Amino acid sequence: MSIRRKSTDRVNCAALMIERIQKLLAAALAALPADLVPPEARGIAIEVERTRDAAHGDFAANLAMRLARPARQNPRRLAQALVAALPADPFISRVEIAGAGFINFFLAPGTHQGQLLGILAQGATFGRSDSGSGRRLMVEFVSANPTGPLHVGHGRHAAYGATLANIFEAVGYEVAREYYINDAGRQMEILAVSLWLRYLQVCGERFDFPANAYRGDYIAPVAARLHARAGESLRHPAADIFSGLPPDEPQGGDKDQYIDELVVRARALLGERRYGEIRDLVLNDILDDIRDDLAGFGVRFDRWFSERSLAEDGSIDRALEKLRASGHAYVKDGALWFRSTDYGDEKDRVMVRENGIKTYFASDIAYVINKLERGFDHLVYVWGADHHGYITRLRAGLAALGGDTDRFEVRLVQFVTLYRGGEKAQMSTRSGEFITLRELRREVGNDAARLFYVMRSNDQHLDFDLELAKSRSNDNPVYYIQYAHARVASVLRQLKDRGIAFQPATAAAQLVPLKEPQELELIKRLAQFPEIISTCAVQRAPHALVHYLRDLANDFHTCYSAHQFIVPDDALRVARLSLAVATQHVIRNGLALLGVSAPETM
RNA sequence: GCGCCCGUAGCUCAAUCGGAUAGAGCACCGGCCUUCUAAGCCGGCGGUUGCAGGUUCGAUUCCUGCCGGGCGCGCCA
Repeated sequence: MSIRRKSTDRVNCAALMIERIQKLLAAALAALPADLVPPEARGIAIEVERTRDAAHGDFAANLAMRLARPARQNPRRLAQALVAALPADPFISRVEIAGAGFINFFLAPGTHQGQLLGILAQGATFGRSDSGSGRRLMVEFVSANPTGPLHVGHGRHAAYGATLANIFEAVGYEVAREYYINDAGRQMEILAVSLWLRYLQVCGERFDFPANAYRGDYIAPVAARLHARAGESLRHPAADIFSGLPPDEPQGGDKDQYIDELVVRARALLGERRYGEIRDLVLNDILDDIRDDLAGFGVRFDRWFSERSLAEDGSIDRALEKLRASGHAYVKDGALWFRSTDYGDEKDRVMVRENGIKTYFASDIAYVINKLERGFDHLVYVWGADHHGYITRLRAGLAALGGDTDRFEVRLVQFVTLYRGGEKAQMSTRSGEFITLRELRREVGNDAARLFYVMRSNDQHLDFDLELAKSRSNDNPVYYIQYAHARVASVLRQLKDRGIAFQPATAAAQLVPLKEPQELELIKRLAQFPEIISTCAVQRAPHALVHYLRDLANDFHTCYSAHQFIVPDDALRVARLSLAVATQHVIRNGLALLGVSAPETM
């Protein structure tokens, strides 16, 4: 749709209206005499925005105030001159000057009603746009280590990343959702040993469980299955396993050193093949659980990317070699370092440890290069706030390898604190005393969890109140929004029961009866939906969508309480029901982006 | 000590990335169901936006310095 369309065509998008007003103002500015506005002041950017207060009209411009200084004129006088020079426009019914020099534009009455037609015609696609113009974007999120089930913190990452991805898609990006599986490295070895030790306990061996091993309950069933499958074939006497090891932490030793040596011992006793089978058994078991959990949460991924594959196909070695060849890497104390200080990092970073084991940083560099090589125009990483120190070094690695750092973006998600009846519930991955995402979902339901997780800005700590999320009362925003949707469905059912035929309006004339203030407020709110989605995408801020839907539901409930939808007057009934149906479309579309259901009955 | 995030009504949070009289929900007080779902609506109460400066037509927003809270500063991930 172009701004040059005939004036009889409807304009149903605020962006177009803003563009239209900008052109009117540009024409007015050009028409002002030189003694009022000098040539050097004419290049000023013309800003038009939607007003916050209906008393200020529909759109406002601050041009006169911004012009006041360079033109050395009183802003209100400039505003008067601009308004006088403004060309007439059929969509604008009134222009006012207010405040310090704002120029306020009031849309012609029919314009609002006309916007409704667009919503009804577009239905499920209303709100979508193509501003992303098909650029390929990857959102990588959750990527929790597969060393245990997801906890409530991962849940926030999942909800935020999934919603953000949905929003990007809605504004026209081609979005890939990816989960990076840390299936290589030290934590995997520790996990494998943890399973083996649990298996040995099933066999009847007795020993102290290492301080740094994974001791969560979720390993027990895997150990039982391993025993059922392998019998005693993997059993070794505890004496053989633990003899000659350094002391563990409780004995005054180093728990990291202890577990590392235990890993070496396990590999030696079991052999690489059997050791690898044990490791993959527990890895796949946990991964299956994570996949199932996320799928149940309505969070899907296009690809589960294996870190191990980067080592196996030589990507990591290639990246390291490239860094070394270009002088960005050096050897010190037997380790290979990346000179990240050249790129603003506070210190250089190890990529290959003295013992030959590559750090996660090495694979992360290879991974970011891999992403760009796959042709993505932009990369969004969703990380926990505790990883913020990692941003600089990864960007540095990207820069050193010649990658475009403008394509690299990290969004941090702050921590979640659970409250249950005013009491904090804390979590820790190792202790076994944590609340899993699965438990949270079971307790409050997917809808409440998805919405509560993204209700707050991602860079704001989240207080997640389990009791509030569960409550079926008016202080719970989930039900408040869903209820508005269900109420429309209820009206339509009622209509059917009474045998009244209804087709949503297809011509602007049918919507003329909508004149009540509550109706007009609701229409204006509905028309804002595409802008809201666009803003959410630009600012990576899904919480704005939740607030919008809450406000929209409020407008609808207000309208519902003030006026009957099913009225005897045929023309009025069609108009009001069209409004209700449009509301239903927008709520449904909005909730779909959030991954929340839109129930027909409640 | 250095770095990142945050500080807004009694509580939990917004504020269209510099706009007009800083807004919602909860809590509290008072009204509204013989009418499409009261899981709702209407009204009231509630603020020196942590503090002090600066930038300008205009600051919750940007800059500086303090105060307070969270997180991070490893050959851990």
